[in-house]
Amino acid sequence: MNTPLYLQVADALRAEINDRTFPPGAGLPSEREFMDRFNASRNTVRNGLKKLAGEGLITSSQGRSYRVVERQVFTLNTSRFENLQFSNPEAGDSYDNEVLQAGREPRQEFRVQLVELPEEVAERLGVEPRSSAVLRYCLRYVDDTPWSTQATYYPKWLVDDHPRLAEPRDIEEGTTRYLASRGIDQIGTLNEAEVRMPSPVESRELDMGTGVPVLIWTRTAYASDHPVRCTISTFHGNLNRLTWEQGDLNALGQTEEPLR
Amino acid sequence: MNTPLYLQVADALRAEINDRTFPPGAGLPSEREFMDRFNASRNTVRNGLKKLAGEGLITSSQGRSYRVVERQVFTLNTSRFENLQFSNPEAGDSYDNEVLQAGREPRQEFRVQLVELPEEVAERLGVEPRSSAVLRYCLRYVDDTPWSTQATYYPKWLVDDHPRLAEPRDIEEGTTRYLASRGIDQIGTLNEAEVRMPSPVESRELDMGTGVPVLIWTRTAYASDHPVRCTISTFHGNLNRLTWEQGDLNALGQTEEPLR
DNA sequence: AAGTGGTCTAGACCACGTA
DNA sequence: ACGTGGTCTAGACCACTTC
Repeated sequence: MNTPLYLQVADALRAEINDRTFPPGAGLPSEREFMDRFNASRNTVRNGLKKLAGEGLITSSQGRSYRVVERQVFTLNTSRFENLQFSNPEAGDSYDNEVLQAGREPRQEFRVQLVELPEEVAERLGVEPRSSAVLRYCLRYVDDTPWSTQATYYPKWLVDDHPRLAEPRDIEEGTTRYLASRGIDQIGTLNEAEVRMPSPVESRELDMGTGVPVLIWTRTAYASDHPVRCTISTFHGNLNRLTWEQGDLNALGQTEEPLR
Repeated sequence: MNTPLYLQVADALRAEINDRTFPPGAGLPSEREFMDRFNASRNTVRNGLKKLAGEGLITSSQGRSYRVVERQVFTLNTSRFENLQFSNPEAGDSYDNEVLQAGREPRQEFRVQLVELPEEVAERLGVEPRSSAVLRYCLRYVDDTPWSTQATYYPKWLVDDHPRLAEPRDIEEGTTRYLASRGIDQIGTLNEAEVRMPSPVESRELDMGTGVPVLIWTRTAYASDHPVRCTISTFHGNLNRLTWEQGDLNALGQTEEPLR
């Protein structure tokens, strides 16, 4: 059986993107030009282009021509990230530090909310589903591009004992150090990574085109034997990568640059 | 401005999927029925359905009705995974062990190839781009569903010294233990996680529908101060999750089940 | 003003799955 | 045989961007 016309369009164009006939960032011919080239109707051409958009290779927007997607990946070292949050003697946000170190400009929009715990979070925190909690949420930018979100949930029992967690502004020394100063030492975290397509809300918030997945990083932090917080970061999949070390790599220098 | 008709279709149906009017695995009404319900042409209805498919919420195939996607997540503990590979005294593949422990049936298709190193891999192994290497590749199934692929690259200098790496069959004690027995001790790994949409090849190999991303796990293993292998696992994004621990969680029991 | 992609229609025929 | 989704056409009008 012949391959459908719209797939021929997609395959041809995909090949041209891969061999850099159309390099990342480049504009593509218009739909009308593709109609001529492939002797196809406009909808058929659009169908092929939509296929490539679904693969995350091209984007489109009204009034402008299709463009080849550029991936520009920021690498976040999760081991260092958590360490900084606690052991770095100077104050300062660990996210800001990571971004500044990469020579980029960080910005954050921050808010605090009282919420009902989502089921997955309640499970990780070992409390009743739908019980209440404090959510400390921020939307993070790099060079004015929305980059990721971070949502940290603190269970009610913890907030009752340590009320500054509910304050609707930054805690200057950091929440982890604040809790440590009050006898709650976070001894380690359980980390999870998963992927999916963004919901429309996430898609709007992170300004994601079609065909761009999100990377979800979930950290459950423990104090002695019980969880004290659950942090869920949602990353624009074209812009982020997570790293961590296992075993004893201390002997090695920092061999990789943080931003590629 | 009014929201376009096809988005009204998508939004209405998305809401009905979220509130479990159509639970995971359920079949949906046909396109013709949606045409009546929304007073829309077939292409408009299809446009809305394609939107939801792009979000990974529904799938379609010729001859059958649209169905709501089921996510069934297998959790792979990367810390335990690497440890087993080395320290477990009984022989046996660490992947098989993980799957069997979850009460599922593993299967693998395996092959060995001589290849030119892809640029990203050469960089991680600290060798010249396009230099040659041995690739040990496998496609992994769980209960006969293609689940993930694993590609391990060994640089030529290492293979020359330890020729069994190039044998086109399983090394029974495991490659890591084979190398250890010859004085190459892997002291730790640098782990990376990223996400993207699958290429058509990956999509076919892992039997992925539209709107399903892949999770890429890259491990670079070091012996004393230099890398000796680079392993790239590609996971069906709807079926897999990675976990790892940071800090000292040894005191805690295994609180989470490996399969959800 | 001209060109681009976005939305929408009405109809046709095909390929696949199920009964 | 029938119902399903898959492919394709021809044409219309709109909204946005660029000049």
